[in-house]
Amino acid sequence: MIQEALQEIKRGTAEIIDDARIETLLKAYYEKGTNYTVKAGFDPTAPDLHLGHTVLLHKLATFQKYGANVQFLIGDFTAQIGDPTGKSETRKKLLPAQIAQNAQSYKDQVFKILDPQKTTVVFNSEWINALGAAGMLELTTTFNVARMLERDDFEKRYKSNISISISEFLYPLLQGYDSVHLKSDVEIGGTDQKFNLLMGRHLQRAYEVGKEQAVLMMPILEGLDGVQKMSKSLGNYIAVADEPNDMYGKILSISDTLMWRYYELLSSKTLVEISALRAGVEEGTLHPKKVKEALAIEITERFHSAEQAQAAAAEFQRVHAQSEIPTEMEEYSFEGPVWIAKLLVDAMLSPSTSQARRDIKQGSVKIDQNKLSDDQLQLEAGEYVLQIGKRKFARIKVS
RNA sequence: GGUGAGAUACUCAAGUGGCCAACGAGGGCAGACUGUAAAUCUGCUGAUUUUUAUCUUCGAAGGUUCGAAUCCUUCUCUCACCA
Repeated sequence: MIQEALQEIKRGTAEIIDDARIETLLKAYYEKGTNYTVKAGFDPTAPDLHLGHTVLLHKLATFQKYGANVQFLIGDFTAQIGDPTGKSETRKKLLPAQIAQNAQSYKDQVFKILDPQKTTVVFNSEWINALGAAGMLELTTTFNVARMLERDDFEKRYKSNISISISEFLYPLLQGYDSVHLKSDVEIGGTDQKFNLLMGRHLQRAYEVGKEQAVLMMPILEGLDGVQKMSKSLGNYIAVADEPNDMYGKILSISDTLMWRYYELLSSKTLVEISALRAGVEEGTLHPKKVKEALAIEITERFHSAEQAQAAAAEFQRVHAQSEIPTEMEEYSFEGPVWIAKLLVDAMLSPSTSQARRDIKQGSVKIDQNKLSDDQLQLEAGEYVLQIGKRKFARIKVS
């Protein structure tokens, strides 16, 4: 039992520090029913989550399954500093109203994965503000500059003479202090958070909390292309808020290799179930597409509902396997007669008339399922379904 | 502060007076084949109903020239070496 829990917890992780401690916590849970706490920090900005973010949430949910209470920390104080990780721009201070709104938006999205009964949402401004100047000073005495500079990006910036603000030194300290205040047993984060996560251990020792948190780091999830990390700016993401049809379709379009990765990091299936699927595919008794469909349904269901997921699957089947037109699509009305290329642009199917004409010449534009070859076509009054490629549709009314 | 090299489309990268909307590669889009997978093959990839044309684009602004990504001047930025 403990072994199984441990395996699920270790699943997909990039690195674990002090896994003996995690084992101890699990043992205590199974033998005495003692709960423990797992902390994870989130930025109060950008509550626009995609599946990459949910990898962490998922791990939290796994912990909940095995006896953990989750401390869902919203870093409203630390956000004012701006984590020096990566791009270092001083952040705008968020208004309390905005933070509250973002926090709410987090809750809406996050509880699709986390168990609200076992989750406490906390804001770190609460105890950091209470720390006061004296407390802050005390905090800074626990660490020294030389060790702070060991942090990768500090070191790089220091060596290449890029400025490091003193306030940035406070970021890891404060994040670590959060663990002191919350007396966390485990903290999880991305691999890029290693230094900050370890700071929690250091400070818990310095403040004599009586324990040192175990640290668990999750890898960065690859985006739809399977190579680069999932991110909004790269456009290779699946948003938590995506429509069921989009979500389903996007998952089905990932490669077979990437599918296993998504299974590992995103699915609620157990490792045993997953290796059974994998074996089935390798032996040829199971079609990889079936396996991918199951994943698409599972994920779509999680963020929407079972009915919506089934509907998305049925719709997908209709549109792509039987090449029928989708049941729902954008509708536009125009005064006719209209030149087809212009229409494609106005219906948001094409970025420019030049592109539209190229697409027509290549035979990727269809009107009412019929391939169009004449790029000079003028559409007379009537209703049409326009299509570019396999994915872009629009219903057009010309009057 | 000094010297040298450089800045070209989404990215890398060729091009050193007209044949340049600009080689090539990657990426992206589309077509064939498929399972909206992978691999492979093919086409496209600044804009515009003047489409064997026109307009805008090669860090910025001026200039030379019939003609400039390419030559000249100034400026901005990046890198390398020296101090």
